[in-house]
Amino acid sequence: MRKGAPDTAATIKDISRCTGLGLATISKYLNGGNVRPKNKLAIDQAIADLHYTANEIARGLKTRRSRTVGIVIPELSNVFITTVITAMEDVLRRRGYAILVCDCRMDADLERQAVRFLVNKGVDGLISMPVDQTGDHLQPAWEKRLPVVVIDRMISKHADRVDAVMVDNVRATQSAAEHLLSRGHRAIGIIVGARDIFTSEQRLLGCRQAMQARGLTLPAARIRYGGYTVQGGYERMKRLLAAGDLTGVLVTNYDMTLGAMIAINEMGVKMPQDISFIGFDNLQLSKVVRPRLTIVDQPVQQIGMQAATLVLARLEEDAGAPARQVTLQADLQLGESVADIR
Amino acid sequence: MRKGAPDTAATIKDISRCTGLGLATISKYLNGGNVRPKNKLAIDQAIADLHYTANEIARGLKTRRSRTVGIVIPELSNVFITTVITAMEDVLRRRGYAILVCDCRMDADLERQAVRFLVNKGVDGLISMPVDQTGDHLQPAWEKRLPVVVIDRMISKHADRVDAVMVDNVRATQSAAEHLLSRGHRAIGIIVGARDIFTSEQRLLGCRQAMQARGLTLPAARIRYGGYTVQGGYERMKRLLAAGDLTGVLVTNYDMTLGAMIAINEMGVKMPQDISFIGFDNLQLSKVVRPRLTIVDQPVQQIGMQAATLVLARLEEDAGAPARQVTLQADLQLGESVADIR
DNA sequence: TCATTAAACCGTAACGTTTCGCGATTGCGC
DNA sequence: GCGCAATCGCGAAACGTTACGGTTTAATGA
Repeated sequence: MRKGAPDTAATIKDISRCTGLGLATISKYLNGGNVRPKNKLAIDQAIADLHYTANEIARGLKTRRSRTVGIVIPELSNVFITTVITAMEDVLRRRGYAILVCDCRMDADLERQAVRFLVNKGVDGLISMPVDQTGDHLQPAWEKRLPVVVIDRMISKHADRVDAVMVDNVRATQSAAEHLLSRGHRAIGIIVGARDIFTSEQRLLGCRQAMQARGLTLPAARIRYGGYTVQGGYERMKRLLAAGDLTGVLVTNYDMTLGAMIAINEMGVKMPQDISFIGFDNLQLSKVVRPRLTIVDQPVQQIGMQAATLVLARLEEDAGAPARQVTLQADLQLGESVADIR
Repeated sequence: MRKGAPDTAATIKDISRCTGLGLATISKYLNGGNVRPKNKLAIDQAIADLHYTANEIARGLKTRRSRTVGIVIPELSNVFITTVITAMEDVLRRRGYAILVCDCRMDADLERQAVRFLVNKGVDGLISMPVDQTGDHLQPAWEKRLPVVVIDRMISKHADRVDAVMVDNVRATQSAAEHLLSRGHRAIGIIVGARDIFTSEQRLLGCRQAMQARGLTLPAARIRYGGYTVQGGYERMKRLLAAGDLTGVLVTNYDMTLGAMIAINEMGVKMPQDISFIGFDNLQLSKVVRPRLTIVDQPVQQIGMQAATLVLARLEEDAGAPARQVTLQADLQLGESVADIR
């Protein structure tokens, strides 16, 4: 029993005809302007009668804004990233912005295309977790003077042109490593993501610094690159365990943490008796595992919220402000996966 | 060293002025029409010189299409869903469509809002993995005669109005259960997601049918609802194991599979000697775990690609065709987590 | 009651594109 | 070189909205 919906949606013009008021008045009212009480009533009435909703596209043409933010990420199937996106979406949607998501599959070419694509689609701003860490892929956005926020990884060129939300990865792994050290561990291994990735290098650096502070070094054999995958974490952990000389290990993302734990279980190595373990991300997992995992907990939601807030600020407030950079601290969540061997 | 980019982007009008041709000609050429070779050259030249790109918003206003597809999902932080989305995005972007993603956090009210929001944003079509399984939330899309594709879960009302991509969940769990039965298992437990969710009920049904076919029943005590979470899978598995009378168990999504495996490891139960196990989704995990897991492998990429293809077909071809429904078969991937106890 | 003033209102011109129908051009065959 | 179809090109009118500036209305105070 559908109402005889007209084939074409009601426009502001219909409202005008229906209320006898001028276009401009309706428009002004719709945008928060004042009209006489009885006209307000009439307009509201007409809107209800005609099921009017503003045509965002037409509005966009006139105002040159689409109320849309583009998001470019290296891959979608990754809890860290999706949690960040969910938090961003939450903030943005509340303010009337939709998100256009592009997964560039960790490919710098696709990333460049994605940015171009989104800019063509008319997004008002861009949030990028960059694969191309020079930042060159953002060129099209700059040409159109669109605000850009980069998250998680800093870009090397033009860093002054973007707002940024980072995690203090150096400090994060530093305190994780220091935690192991303070419990008497000296033979420590680390599994990081990939060479040349900003966060990986930072995490490695933090670990190194903690050890250097105590006059220790981190030999190359104890640094493994797991490529951010479960598989990678699994294999690298096996190798590290095979060497048989470690008392502690630090694994620096969620997927690899998962893989490493599987390797540990499988080899019958007891945690924390035989090996002490610090993982990364995903509180949920660590709650479920026994012994409860000690993990570096990145403020994932915060990253998303901050990024969204920064882009909104550019969009609706101080478009011309100097670049802002927010650095968030990760939190070392103590579990029972680290033994005190002093 | 930036070129003196004009403050406002080049329009078709600039091309017109620059080539001396009329607006209509440029537009036609841009949309694949024929123009005289020398004009073609001139236009291409001008486009290059002025860095012209069509304003999709203005185009959208005129053509009433935004080349944009809305996607509404219950949650983003879920490998199944993100893999589906990635596949959809791949197909859609290739054809010039961007995706607007809304996560409704498994909340029917938010879902309703999300649909309305996206329809207001002017999406050309909608892909929904419904929380509200009546399908009522899709009303706004219908009012605007937008094509809708539902995935993974069927809606109960108006099912003839939507295209659909489903997995044959009955058959999937049926053959998984049958696999256990054929290896001599009789005491089988199952962990499903939640009551009233279409796929959960289908999966339960499949398991039941397999047992009934052999004159067995599935007692309520061996059916557990894990709420799709790692935590849930972990707890429910512990309970099932505590009863101590099972020889086989079937866990029906990825997160719960992960949780269940952690529970098994932790309780020192040997797999498959003490318990046979069939998990769900995520080939990657199963490859990494020893013994290799036997799992039900849903054609996740296929779901995404098919959904995208269906919506594209409506959009660019046979808008008025009768509703299509695609059912895909899951695949039982044999590992070594099921013991033959005959 | 009337001037004064502030608030409300409105007509019109954009925004950048597509579309329509008709007039202009082209190239072909003779 | 001519005539005739095709083909190509063009002007103008949309699409639904907002923005500008001027005009009307209502409210106030003497």
